[in-house]
Amino acid sequence: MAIERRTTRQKEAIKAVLEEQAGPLLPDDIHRLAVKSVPSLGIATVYRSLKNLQEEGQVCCVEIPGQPPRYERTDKGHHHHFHCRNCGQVFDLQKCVAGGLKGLAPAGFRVTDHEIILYGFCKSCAS
Amino acid sequence: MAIERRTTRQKEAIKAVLEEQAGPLLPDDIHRLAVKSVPSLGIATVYRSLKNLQEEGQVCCVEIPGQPPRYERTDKGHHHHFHCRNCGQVFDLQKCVAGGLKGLAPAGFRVTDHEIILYGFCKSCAS
DNA sequence: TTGTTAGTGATTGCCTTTTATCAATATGAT
DNA sequence: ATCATATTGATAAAAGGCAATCACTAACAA
Repeated sequence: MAIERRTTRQKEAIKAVLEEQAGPLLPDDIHRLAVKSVPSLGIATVYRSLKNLQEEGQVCCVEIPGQPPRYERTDKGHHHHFHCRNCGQVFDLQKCVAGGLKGLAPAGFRVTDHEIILYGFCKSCAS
Repeated sequence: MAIERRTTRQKEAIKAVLEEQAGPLLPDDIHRLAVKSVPSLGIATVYRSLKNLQEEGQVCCVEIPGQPPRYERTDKGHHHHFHCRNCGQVFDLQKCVAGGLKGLAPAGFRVTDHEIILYGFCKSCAS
């Protein structure tokens, strides 16, 4: 049988942070934000909760090249990301150009998946 | 004055490997291949040479999310990559859909750069 | 309320990639 | 050929991110 899952203030705080946030967050960001609700929250619990939430399919991992993994809710549908070169924050993009990707791969290659990342300066940092 | 640069068998072997190879390589791959020319070659020298070649602009770093950096020549022009989920190898793509990316970013954002990565199975692994 | 046990927090340890160290070697100007 | 020193190779060890540990706490079924 599966292990019993208990509801804790820690998990709720972590889920709440992920719920409110627009883009993917670093474990450290999540910790910094969730500590406001549960001051005793440890970083290990953040990692454990993220692992559980991933297994449950509620959260997924977003990787920007050269950066540690970030996490976001899975209920946002297919989308890509924008990485600000100044503040380092990652933002969600609304649209996807997947259609335009047809024919990019050489003959004989089977494409199952794709990733698009835009880099530049976010609204705050561009001005 | 800048430090004097000497030509060595090691550097030549590393450059030769990068020259011949189609896609970006891991430091370890480069080492494994270059050792054929210079059996005594150490991995530290590979890292040092890659760092120098990067500074000189001859080589650049290619990062696939969740993977250690790979390196390739800079003289191949703008292109993107395909990562085989089976063999793990990274291949160059010939075209780019940069045009289609216009309008992906929210208003106020300034896009300077982009990255497209296709995932799937390469020719060998697809069959 | 009580007991069982999942969850927590602090810390240590681990793993992988990369850099620092340093004595020995090899390049290239003279 | 000689010399100054850039470069090398082996090794140790940093750095970063994450998992394991373990005693303590707290959720929740009875």
